[in-house]
Amino acid sequence: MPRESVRAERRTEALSRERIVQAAIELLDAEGESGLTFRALTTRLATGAGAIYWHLANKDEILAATTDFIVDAALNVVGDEAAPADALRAVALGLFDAIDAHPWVGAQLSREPWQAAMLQIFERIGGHLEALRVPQKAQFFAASTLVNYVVGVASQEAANARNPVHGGDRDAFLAIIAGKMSALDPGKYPFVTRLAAELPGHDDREQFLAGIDLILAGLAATAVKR
Amino acid sequence: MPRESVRAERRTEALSRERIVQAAIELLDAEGESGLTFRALTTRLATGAGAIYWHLANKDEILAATTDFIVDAALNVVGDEAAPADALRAVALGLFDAIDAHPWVGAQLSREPWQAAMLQIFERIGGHLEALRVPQKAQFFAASTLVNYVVGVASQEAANARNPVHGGDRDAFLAIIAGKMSALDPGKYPFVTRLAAELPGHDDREQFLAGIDLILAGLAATAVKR
DNA sequence: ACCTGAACACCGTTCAAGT
DNA sequence: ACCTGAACACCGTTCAAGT
Repeated sequence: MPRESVRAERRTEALSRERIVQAAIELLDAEGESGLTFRALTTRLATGAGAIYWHLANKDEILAATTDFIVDAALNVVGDEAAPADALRAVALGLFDAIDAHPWVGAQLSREPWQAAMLQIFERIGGHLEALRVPQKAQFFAASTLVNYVVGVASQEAANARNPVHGGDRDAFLAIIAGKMSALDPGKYPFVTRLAAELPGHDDREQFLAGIDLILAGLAATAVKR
Repeated sequence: MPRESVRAERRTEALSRERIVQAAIELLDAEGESGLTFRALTTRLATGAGAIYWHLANKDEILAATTDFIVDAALNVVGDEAAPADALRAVALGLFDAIDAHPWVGAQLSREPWQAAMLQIFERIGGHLEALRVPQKAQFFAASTLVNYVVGVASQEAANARNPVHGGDRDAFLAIIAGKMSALDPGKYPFVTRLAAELPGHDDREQFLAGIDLILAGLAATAVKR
């Protein structure tokens, strides 16, 4: 005897891990990290909390699975046909854009160093180092430097997205930050106060890529020596 | 009429922002990120929740203040007498060691891109770039690359510390990770499976410094060109 | 001005009970 | 085997009331 209701969706398909993960992604995208609760999830899936626990162990596993899904999709649209440095840039930019679209992924990556999504990132980045003529012994260091940099940027993207001002008006957000920076004591903060002027209109994506290029330049300087 | 109790400390000093922040740091160090709750804090300070809210706006502000305190202490033991690259390494290592001792700081840094602790890190890192002959226009990119790298490493340190196995036995922890990595399909994960052998016995601090040196090498390659 | 602590509106997770 | 949903043990935050 299904009720006729406007909001409550009748469940047509059986519950499954995949359906739960999809619903979780939709919630996270729509409401942000705080939007994913068992209450919201059970409402959306028209089920009880216990049903979700039947398919996934706990909230951490839901978050890991959603992150895997987005990272996997982001990494597998990248082709491998380009020169190694370009391929590496494409991988990094693919990740950046995915986290830009799903900022909660950025926060999640920093919480799971050795889980599936991170291992996949490690592989897709590290796999290009041989072609870049990075010595075998330096490849672990090189890959982890690149990965840690990506994770750092990702976490900051996630934090910025959490800021309510940022969601509405990015220019206003940057202006506020720039204001705070230029209000600091120039005697104690000569660098930051000078930087404040450069903040408005700056491009996160371009800056991200500049960092990748800087690390690649360091690798090139090292690789040349052997 | 003070009760005579073994555990409950009678409060001798008045409550203050400083006392609350110190108590919060002790809780975070002793119990980890999940140990800081208003219940635990009010018990330790022998007060009520409202008293804490009188001195600090909310939990985020407590976390920001504790992070400021640790970062400030870490950055201000570093002298400036060395060559610019060495000074920069000293700043980075000071941060690494502080986060190693207080892993919750690592998690917190990734949540507050433009707050006091991060601005101070930005300043202490960026302030050496002029001496490193990094062109003015590249200093913003260079500083943010270094800072993002540090934040990435910091967040992974925090995540590792959260892992219960890690707390007890680091070798066992690395062995488990290495096992998971070598269990992957070498066809899909050639890089990661090969890396598994290098994981046991590897030194996080050394690896962190190698990343800093890699970025510095990139900067040197860029600076030389002008 | 500063503090108390009960009450409120949430959480994630468990589990007896249903089918 | 799979699902339900009330109950449990927590949270951060508020606020009327005290001093």
